[in-house]
Amino acid sequence: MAHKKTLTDITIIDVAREAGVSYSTVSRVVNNKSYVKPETRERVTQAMHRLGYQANLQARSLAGGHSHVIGLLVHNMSTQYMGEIFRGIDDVLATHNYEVMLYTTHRRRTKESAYVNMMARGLADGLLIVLPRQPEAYIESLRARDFPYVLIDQVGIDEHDVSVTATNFQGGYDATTHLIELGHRRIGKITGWMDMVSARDRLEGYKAALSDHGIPVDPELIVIGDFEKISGYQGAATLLDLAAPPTAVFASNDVMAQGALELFRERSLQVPQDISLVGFDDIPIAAILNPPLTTLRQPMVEMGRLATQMLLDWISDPEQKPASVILPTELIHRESTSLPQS
Amino acid sequence: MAHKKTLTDITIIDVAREAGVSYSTVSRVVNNKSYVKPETRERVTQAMHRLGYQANLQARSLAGGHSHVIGLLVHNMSTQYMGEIFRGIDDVLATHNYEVMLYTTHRRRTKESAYVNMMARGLADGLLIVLPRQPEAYIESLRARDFPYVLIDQVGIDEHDVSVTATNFQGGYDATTHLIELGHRRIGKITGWMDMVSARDRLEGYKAALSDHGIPVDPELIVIGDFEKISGYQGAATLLDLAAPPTAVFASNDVMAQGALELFRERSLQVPQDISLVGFDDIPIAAILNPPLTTLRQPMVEMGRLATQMLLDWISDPEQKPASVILPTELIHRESTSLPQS
DNA sequence: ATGAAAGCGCTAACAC
DNA sequence: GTGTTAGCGCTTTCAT
Repeated sequence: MAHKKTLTDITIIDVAREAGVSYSTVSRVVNNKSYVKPETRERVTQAMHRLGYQANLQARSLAGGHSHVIGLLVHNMSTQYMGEIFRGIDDVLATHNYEVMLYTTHRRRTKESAYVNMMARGLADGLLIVLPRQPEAYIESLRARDFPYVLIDQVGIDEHDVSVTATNFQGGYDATTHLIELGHRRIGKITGWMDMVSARDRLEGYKAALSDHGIPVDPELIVIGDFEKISGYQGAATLLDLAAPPTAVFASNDVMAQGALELFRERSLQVPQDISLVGFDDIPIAAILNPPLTTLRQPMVEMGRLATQMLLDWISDPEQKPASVILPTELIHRESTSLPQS
Repeated sequence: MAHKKTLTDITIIDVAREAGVSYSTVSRVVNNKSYVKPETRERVTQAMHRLGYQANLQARSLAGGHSHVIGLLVHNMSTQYMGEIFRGIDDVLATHNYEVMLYTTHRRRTKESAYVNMMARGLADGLLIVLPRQPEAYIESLRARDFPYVLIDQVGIDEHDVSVTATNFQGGYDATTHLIELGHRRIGKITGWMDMVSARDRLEGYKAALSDHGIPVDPELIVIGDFEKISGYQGAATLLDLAAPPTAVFASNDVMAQGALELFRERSLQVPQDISLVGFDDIPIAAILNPPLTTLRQPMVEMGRLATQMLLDWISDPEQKPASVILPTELIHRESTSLPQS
């Protein structure tokens, strides 16, 4: 490829020549490894600046060094949820001179494994996986090569996995309790993808809150969603069409709550007068929906930030595997919930 | 780095041994280059599958081949605007087996050049630059090495640059004309970053529409913003505090319009009864704002998709430099504009 | 403290 | 049609 080879690329060798040292010495000062006489180091540094040297990441990585890139595996980058998480990731990466290689799986599991294997072959120094769908498929191989990875918003296969999650069960419990305390008894639930622990935990929290308040769990009131808006819309329709419809709905994320809101509007139901609604996540649009959505805030930016910091620490000291973290959720009471009208 | 070197990585050499051929032959079949006897090809393919071979991208790229990654340079990934553009990018990349290396500059120009140089040194096969801020600083060097790049939503330094943009001037003209036709005469304008052509063109469109309708351009009515929400909020305040405030405001993007909307609400102004508002972009929240925002739709997904397709085409045939494209904008009339009340 | 040399996995001439 | 060979730019022993 002619367009990739140019004489203008200055390498470690040019710097060595300019500084009058061998190129292994240049490598040493670049990497701050072993000792280099301060005077020599200075000379090399000068030469680097003079020539505008920039390391070639692939060569470095090929030769066994750090690539200074981390892999980021997500389902879909174009959501506010990911936007928030990425903000946290970007924050810390920016201060550590690391870049990100982005992989979007669109929930196709085969892609998930393929990408992980590709990254782990050296392209990246570590991996950040948001909401992995099938971690079982590749976590063993990551462990086998001691490849650093941190799971975000999903636990892995066992306690050896390093993850950053939020208190989903508690959040589900709190959301439901909030509704119960307002006086609701028939509370509909729209779940997320049931293969994700976050979705399962939020549902369990819902059930536990009901039970703790002496309200029987009615399976009719639980409809399976998939975290996408349309499933919130459809789930709400299903719930409303029940012989005895709920007076409140708890959607497992804000996006589905938004879908539910659309259906309520179509059916001319006032929120919260006619029906209450609570979401989960507190993505930016939650506050601007009409009415502003009561939701369970999940500290997404912080989750991204923390996970990245943990990963970077782990990369820089492979012996110090970080411990998993669970961050608290928080009920944000806005205007989509109130006393039931009856 | 012990964790990066593992015996389980199988290389082109293992495949060669397994298939009983030299490893350049393996390289040939992997890259579909020159002729390989069908029978040999078959044998190699079998071996690859049996061993689960996966190419090492850095080695490939170091040796002069394609890295199969494109670099994506953006200010900030966590906006709906970028979410939409990325959706288009991701769409086409997914079908072409390409990955993306993501760089966020947060509008720091020095980073912009540094990143571009880094990518152009071989890490990527091509570059997608969204709203470059200082293309002059590095475009020369990209051209010098015939490195493929496509600019999104910003033209470059001259007609040699390949870019995908929208009809910003026309959009500004249409937005303003819409307001004029509704009967507005004093129309406030909140601009974007003035170092971006899109911001300048939208402003020029605004001025032209005014002139064409015999309305003098009042400098007082033009306030400089920066495409961020807070500047929309502040710009709206400035406009409202004028001795003769406008009856309508045209913000150069939806995010600033959202900021303006917040200020209007604080001042108890009804939109559109008391004041009309039009934005630009038509990001997803435009439709859910209260009231739903009249705006100029820019085909963001399509822009991302097209730019990526152009880049990939260019990469695969370096002789065929694609031509720049300008996509049409479209007025989306929602509920934030109406006749002036007077 | 620094230089020499091997090799990371691959592509691309160049042979045959 | 296929094998041989020389790097790509760097890190890392191993010498000195």
